[in-house]
Amino acid sequence: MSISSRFSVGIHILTLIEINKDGVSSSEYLAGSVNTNPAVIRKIMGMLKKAGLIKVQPGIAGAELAKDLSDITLLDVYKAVNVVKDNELFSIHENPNPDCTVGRNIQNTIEPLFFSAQNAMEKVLENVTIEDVVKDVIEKEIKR
Amino acid sequence: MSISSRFSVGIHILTLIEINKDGVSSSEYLAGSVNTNPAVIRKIMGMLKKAGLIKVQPGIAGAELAKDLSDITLLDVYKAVNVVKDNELFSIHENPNPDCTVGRNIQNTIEPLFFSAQNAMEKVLENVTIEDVVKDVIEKEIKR
DNA sequence: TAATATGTAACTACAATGATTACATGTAAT
DNA sequence: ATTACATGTAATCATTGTAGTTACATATTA
Repeated sequence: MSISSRFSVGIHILTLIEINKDGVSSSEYLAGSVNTNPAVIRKIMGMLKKAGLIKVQPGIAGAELAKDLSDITLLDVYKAVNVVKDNELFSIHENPNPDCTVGRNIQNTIEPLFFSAQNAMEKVLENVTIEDVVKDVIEKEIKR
Repeated sequence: MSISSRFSVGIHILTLIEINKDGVSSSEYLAGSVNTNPAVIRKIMGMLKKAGLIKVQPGIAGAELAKDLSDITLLDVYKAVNVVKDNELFSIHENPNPDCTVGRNIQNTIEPLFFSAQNAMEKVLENVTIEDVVKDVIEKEIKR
């Protein structure tokens, strides 16, 4: 199991749109940097657009950020690209035996534990913005 | 994407072995409570055994906990049943374009962020033991 | 040796991922 | 208006993981 790379690609796209803000970030251009097919990029762009993170228009080349850099968290991207359904990072087996003490209580016991673990993870994502990512990419670039 | 229910089934198994400690927890018995096939249970039992969490022997019916209740954390179970590879909860797209500023730095920027998010989640699992789960199941049972 | 349990391998159905192709739709320049 | 080009989206495919099922070898005990 692994969370889809749509998430990391989404971060890549937003970061590149910012760094290339004086140029035109078409799906083909972005695909060239991510190194995948433009249709894959367009699909993810569609999700980012739906979530209000970028502005794109049919027929017009290029995408722009729809919000301030510092106002887009990794959690926003994570939710936008739909890699994990709400509160379903962990799946719990269904239909345990109601005639057994453990069977009839285990789901209610486990569920809040899983929620809080998932929540701790998402809180970390919420505390990082695309601005942080852009700055780090630039910093790493300078140190080369 | 969702983390395999092997994890929740593993917790169920350990909890039931404890609560049924005066009885015999065979794979068939456990399967009856989880409500799945005994072979599925045996496969997971094999993983729990390999991780040193339970004792099972071929030919001998029943499983026992190999460690103290309070000494088995949910993180132990999570690692035992192999639902997420080490530091690979999030997958990062491979082969971004090295001729692009973002392409050649994004992986190194994203990786530590993903690690810390995954780590925050695992820390929560580390702070819950099977003893906590057993107690909660019993408590919920009493309140019925 | 008969009965029973664990350990495994093989096979199936199903779902998600990521890539690819194709094409409809929308925009702008000539 | 027609051409050129970009986005939006559907269909298809190979690959992988999950969960269940069957079957059987191996091990233990009565």
